[in-house]
Amino acid sequence: MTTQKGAEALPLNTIIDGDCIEAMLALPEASVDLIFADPPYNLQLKGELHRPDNSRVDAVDDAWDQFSSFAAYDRFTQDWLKAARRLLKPHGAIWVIGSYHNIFRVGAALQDAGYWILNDVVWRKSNPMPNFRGKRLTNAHETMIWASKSEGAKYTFNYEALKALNEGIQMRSDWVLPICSGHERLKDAEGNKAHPTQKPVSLLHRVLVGSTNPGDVVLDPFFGSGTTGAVAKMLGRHWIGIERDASYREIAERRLSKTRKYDASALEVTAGKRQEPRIPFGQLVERGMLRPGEMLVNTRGQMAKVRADGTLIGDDIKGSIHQVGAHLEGAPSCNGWTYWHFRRDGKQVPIDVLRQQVRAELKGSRAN
Amino acid sequence: MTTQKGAEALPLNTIIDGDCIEAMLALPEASVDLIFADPPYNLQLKGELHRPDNSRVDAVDDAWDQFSSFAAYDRFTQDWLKAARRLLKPHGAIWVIGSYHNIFRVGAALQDAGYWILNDVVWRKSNPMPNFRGKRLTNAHETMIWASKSEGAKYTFNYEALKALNEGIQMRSDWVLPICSGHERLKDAEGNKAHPTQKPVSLLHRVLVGSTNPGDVVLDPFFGSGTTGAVAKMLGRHWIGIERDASYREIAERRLSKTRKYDASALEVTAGKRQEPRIPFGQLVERGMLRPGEMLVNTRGQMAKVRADGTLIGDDIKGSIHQVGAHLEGAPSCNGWTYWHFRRDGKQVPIDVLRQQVRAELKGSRAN
DNA sequence: CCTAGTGCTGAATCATACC
DNA sequence: TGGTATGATTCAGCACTAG
Repeated sequence: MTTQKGAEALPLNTIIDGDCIEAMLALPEASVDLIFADPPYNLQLKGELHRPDNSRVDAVDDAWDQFSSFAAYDRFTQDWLKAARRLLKPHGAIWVIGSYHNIFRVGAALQDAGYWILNDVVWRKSNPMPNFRGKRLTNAHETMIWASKSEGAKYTFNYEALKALNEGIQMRSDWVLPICSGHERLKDAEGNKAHPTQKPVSLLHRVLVGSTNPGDVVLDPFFGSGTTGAVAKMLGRHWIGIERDASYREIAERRLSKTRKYDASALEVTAGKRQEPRIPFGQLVERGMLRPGEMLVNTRGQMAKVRADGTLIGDDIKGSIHQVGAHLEGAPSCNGWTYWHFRRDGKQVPIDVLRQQVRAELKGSRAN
Repeated sequence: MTTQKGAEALPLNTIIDGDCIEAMLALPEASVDLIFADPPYNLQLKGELHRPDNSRVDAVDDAWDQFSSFAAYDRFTQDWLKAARRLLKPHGAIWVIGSYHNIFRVGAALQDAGYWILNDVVWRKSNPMPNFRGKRLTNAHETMIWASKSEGAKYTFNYEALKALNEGIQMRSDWVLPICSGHERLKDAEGNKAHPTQKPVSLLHRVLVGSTNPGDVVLDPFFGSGTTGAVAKMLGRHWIGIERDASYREIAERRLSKTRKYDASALEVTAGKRQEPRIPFGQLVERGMLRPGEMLVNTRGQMAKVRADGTLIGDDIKGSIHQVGAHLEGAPSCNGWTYWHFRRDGKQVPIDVLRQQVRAELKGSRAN
């Protein structure tokens, strides 16, 4: 283990009370191996939102997420990124997580500050909140940026460890992980969530296994509920948190005091179940395996036409392959995959053959 | 079909030869429904960039040169985004695709130009190129940004069609689609790929089905191999391409001349209830489908009486079917059509059934 | 003990036609 | 133009209860 200049002043494995920029300026330069940052997203939410069942969505409307303008947010971002870069060892690296509200500004600021982007990594949420009003796509992912201190700088990357985490296949830039919920989600005395945006252990586990080594110093300038610290401690890394909110510090302190090194129990979440991926019929149309306008036929010779959105239209019914099949049979349900056939080389082939082709392709690129 | 100001000058379904910014400035403003853009992002590579004064950038690891490179790319991005925004109709929208090299700068520039981000969408490649040296994560995705012309502006979103494409489940912001390869990949005379970054048809299919309607005008200012035009033509949308490279124009021309539109009935897409004509509840009373004095009941057995003017009166409240329902539920809103039931043949039937009868009648009379 | 069913929740930029 | 009234809209996972 190397001795580093000023390292004796590093308050290892503690939570610093204060503003993240001031606190970082007070720490010795070039002393940290990895920074993981979950800054405010600047969501800019306006009114209230209700689910179709009329329950109210508990939005992130905390004061710490409010900025007067993009310019103000940019200034804040530039300032903390600069202070963070000063703290990094020459071979250190940074991860920043965000959503479309802020991540583009953060990414540009990272590049402008001299960091060198190594990957952008997409956290694909297996259970995101739907878009209740049907006005946009389900916002089902967040974006992380992984960057080294400067172009050409060395950085830690445990390729084999991540490959092993991924069942022997090279780890990709998209990670499918569930959001933090259930028992993992910290609650306050009243049973409400203790922090509005607690990150899952599984996410930090993958970050720290992939880009740090045991004994490294990991800093989180927006410590919040302390997931970064907890995972660092479990994995035998040193950690430093900065948090200005007393109630967040309190729950993080309690959490860290109960966390044990190599406590793998919280990781069971990561080992997600693996099942046959669901292939929507529409994907066959998008991929050109079936053309809009093409006719499908059942075993009795009845026909239906494929539409551009992956629905079928028959004589007096339109809907999914299953719905139209059920209607023609007068049955409550129908497996459209085996019911419908298309013509190829003069023969009738069930469309399920096409689904299997897609599955085979996906299997080749499995992972996650 | 509506006549639009300056539309006679729109060169529909052609490829414009020239620089994208100049070409866009020459087109009539507010004339385009959708822009799909796949801008170049190799400008920051060594030797291809010029400083503002047009002197060449060579030492890329020099901090100033790096900044200069980004600045030049930013200026280029701002310029074409501004020209593009001028072309958009007030309810138009834009899609931009990129990778971590450029997408953060593009996203920030979009926001700064006044566009309003609706979603960022991750194209998750099912068969990406692996990272051969094992130095980083497999770069397995690209990012698209979907934005309206300004905050609060309307935009086209075919929610039900995308939901149908995804077999009845709301479409998410992460799309798993294969890269363009095999027969779909255009080859030149020597059998080499004709364009380095040809986008797959499946990607554009989803974009155009989701955010345009038949007859819309779709512009691609970086036309390349012409995937945008080809899919637009297949889907019965008008298209305009801008491309300055003669060899790309040539392969795109050939491609478009061979592309055929799907038949019209296949282009019809699942529509939502919002498209249905509005039926005032009072009309059911006028038509004698419900009698004044008749009692409606909710699922909890609570009753309200129908009045001659189409309002309801309950124990302590009178008003519309929606208002009385919301009051009884203590909810911010209520859909009275599904909330209230009437008795027919001893069974409780939602009044929405009556509305559907009226709509069916209207549809029949309109056809005559 | 297991299974089925209910209820709750998650970083959300989540209306629009009509008068 | 703004104010008002209509009425459309959700997926996965976990905790808990009932049987």
